[in-house]
Amino acid sequence: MVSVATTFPLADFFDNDVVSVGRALIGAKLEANGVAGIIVETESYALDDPASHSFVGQTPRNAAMFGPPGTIYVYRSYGIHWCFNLVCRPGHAVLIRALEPTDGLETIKRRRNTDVLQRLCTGPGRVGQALATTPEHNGLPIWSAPFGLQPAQKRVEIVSGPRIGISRATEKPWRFGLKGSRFHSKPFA
DNA sequence: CGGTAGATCGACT
DNA sequence: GTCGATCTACCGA
Repeated sequence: MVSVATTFPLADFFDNDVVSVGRALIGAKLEANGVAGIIVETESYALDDPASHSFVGQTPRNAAMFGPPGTIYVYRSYGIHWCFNLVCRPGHAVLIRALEPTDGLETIKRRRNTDVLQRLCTGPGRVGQALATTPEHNGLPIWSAPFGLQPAQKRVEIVSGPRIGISRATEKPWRFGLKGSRFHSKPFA
């Protein structure tokens, strides 16, 4: 018989280096608060990475980033947006930058206050608004309600480039995208 | 189209 | 006080 006694398969998925997980998340289906979409753009942030919130050590704001693999880390960006991350090994996390929306389109349109498909989930702030993720989700595991994640079943083609909007460690090509997707926040060069 | 000001919060100088 | 892992509205060409 096939044993399925392992506790949380997704914990193993996230217990890897943050660049591998950033790539592996491309093509995965992310569910949250009644809506869902295919992850088409991510960025990896490591512990010894000057561009990462965790670089300066643990603070009240980034505490969730030091949780176990599969932890959700939500942070306030520019005083306005709630950006959504998934923790790999403690201190390492992947920012979800863009989705191709698949489920709950009407809900997403209402939350985003627009009908324009290409503006629903293309950018980290927009993803947070579309998924209705807030700090109250900080520290929750991705495998329990109201969240869910189904890793890509097939191998997908991935493009990469420099991360967006940072001023340090700009040389690392740790932004990843689903090749050919029309739902990137910015084109890959 | 492209450029930019404004919104607004936590961490750090 | 300054600066972001950002987005939108509004301006001018």
